[in-house]
Amino acid sequence: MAEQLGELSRTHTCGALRPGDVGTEVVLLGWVHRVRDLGGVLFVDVRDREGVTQVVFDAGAATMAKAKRLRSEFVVGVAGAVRRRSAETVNPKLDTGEVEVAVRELTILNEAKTPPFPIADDTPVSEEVRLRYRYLDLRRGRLQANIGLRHRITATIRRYFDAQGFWDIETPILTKSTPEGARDYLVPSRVHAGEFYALPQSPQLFKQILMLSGMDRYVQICRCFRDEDLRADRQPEFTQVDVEMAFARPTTIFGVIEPLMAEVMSVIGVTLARPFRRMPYSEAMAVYGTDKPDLRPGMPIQDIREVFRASSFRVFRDIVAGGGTVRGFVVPDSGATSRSEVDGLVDEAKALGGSGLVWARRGEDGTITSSVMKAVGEADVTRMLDATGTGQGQILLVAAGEPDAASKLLGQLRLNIARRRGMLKADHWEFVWVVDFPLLEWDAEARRYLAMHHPFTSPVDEDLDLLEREPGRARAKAYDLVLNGTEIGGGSIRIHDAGLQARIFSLLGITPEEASLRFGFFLEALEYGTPPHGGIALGLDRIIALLLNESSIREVIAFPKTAAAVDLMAGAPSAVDRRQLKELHLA
RNA sequence: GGGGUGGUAGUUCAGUUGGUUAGAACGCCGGCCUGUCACGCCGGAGGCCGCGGGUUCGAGUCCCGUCCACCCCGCCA
Repeated sequence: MAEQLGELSRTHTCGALRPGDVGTEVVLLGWVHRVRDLGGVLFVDVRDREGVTQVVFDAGAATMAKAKRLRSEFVVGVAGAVRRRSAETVNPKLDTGEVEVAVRELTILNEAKTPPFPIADDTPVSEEVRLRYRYLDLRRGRLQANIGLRHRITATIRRYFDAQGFWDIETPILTKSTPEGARDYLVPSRVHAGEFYALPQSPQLFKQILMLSGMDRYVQICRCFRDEDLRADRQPEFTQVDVEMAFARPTTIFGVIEPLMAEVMSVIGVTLARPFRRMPYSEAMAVYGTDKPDLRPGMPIQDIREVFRASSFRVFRDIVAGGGTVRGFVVPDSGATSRSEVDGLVDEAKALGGSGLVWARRGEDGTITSSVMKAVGEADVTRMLDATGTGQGQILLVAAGEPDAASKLLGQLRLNIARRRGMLKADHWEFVWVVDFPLLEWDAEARRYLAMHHPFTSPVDEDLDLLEREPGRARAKAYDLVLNGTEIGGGSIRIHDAGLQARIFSLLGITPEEASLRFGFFLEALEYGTPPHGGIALGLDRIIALLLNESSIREVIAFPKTAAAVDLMAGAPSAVDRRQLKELHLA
């Protein structure tokens, strides 16, 4: 039977008591973590958010009979005196392990069904069960710690932006669908038959409008919604730290975000070196085979076309002559790599869709071997090893063909090798700004250009005259922030000039009529004195997952959804009443 | 949309070439126990083998379909 709280007031949390409190009368409120019933004497670990404290029911205690009823996860209040534990019974694993509470009065505030999985230890439980009983999973140490850190990070972020003069401004959740980019979540209007609101993919247009409204510096920790297929690092709703600044150029944004990240990292006791490295998109693609390079393992991809320009190896010579590439990277300390492991890499390359992987190695004794020794000849194999600085005991992995495809393949292999060899150290933090993204990308299927970032992204000044001549070569004032191979943010300087915006729309094949239909309110607003402005959005869930070394953002979201976008606890989505559908003009 | 891994007790798992009564650990319930802290000891209960078909004398095991969870590709301006 549950008892009332009455006048019972907590004096300390379950993580607070120390030897200095010995002798004081305290009241603890919390959950029964574990019971150890020794017959005569009975120990209970009482748990709350802050920790665990052992309370004791001594032999002959008036409350003993009641204490015998206690089971895991009962909610209790205990009143009693703090006493020091004898030297042999101190528990060094608990912060409160030097003391215990001798219970004088026990209140059972609530009973509890036996939980489907243990709360008191962090033994693994299937994610399906954890998500079904998320409220219990949230009681366990892992999520308590994760959600706690998340709070400290968001508190740090808010404090930082306030100190920098940013205003936190809310933007609409019910907004207008703009069918560029990701699929929208739609909300039917009851008042307007057949019309819909969309949930924001991001507050992009609103934050830009706030700049022309003179708000100068905007920040919002806001939920965004995208109806796309999910991944370990993608949920249908996720949280962005959304930032926009008037009169900004890229370095203005970097100058705000780098100290922010330093503050964030300091929460977990890490000091960051600044400024962060900056790398053009073209370099990231060429040297790491990705637009989000993980700089921890080294092993840059090198261009070795020169070796084959006049080689007798026709396959590579023809590829180079035809505008293709030959690239490779050196795996250090691979002397121990067995022949079967090397063959495994060749298979792996095939599985990744590569046309082929060539290897060459210099043995510990200097002996040179290669998968193409016969075809290429020892002289060119040696030149290849020399050109890439492949030392004794090292192996060079080479791919040839179309430049992007070859680099992407090598980039994937590089990461797989790094992962297997433990070269991705969880306590190394490699930040890099990837800059100078292409403004546009060619959509071969639709036979037209698409905005790589979004259609409001400003081109780089020097490339303005490329827009009509060679649009594919124009670079954007866009940047991504990458941490350890994860994109944790992206942004751009925006177009603030209606004329330039019109040119971009025309490049994207958007007619003035279409543009006005989709973003008319925004384009009209631009005409009333828009300052140059730009911003960034940081992926808060991803940042926190990285800090905690969690491989899925579900571990840092209190109530996440499954890969099929289902909330297993609440049971969403669900069918609705026919009457509701009728009101919404959907039935 | 495509590919992969898994689904057996409340939980985490084992389960032989298809063969008799489907096991273990933890948890749970009962008993004993005065210094435990993953307390210990003794005893007990607990199963739609994800679901639906099929093959077979016989299916947890083989085949087909389907659902769920996770990972990856496509997708995510």
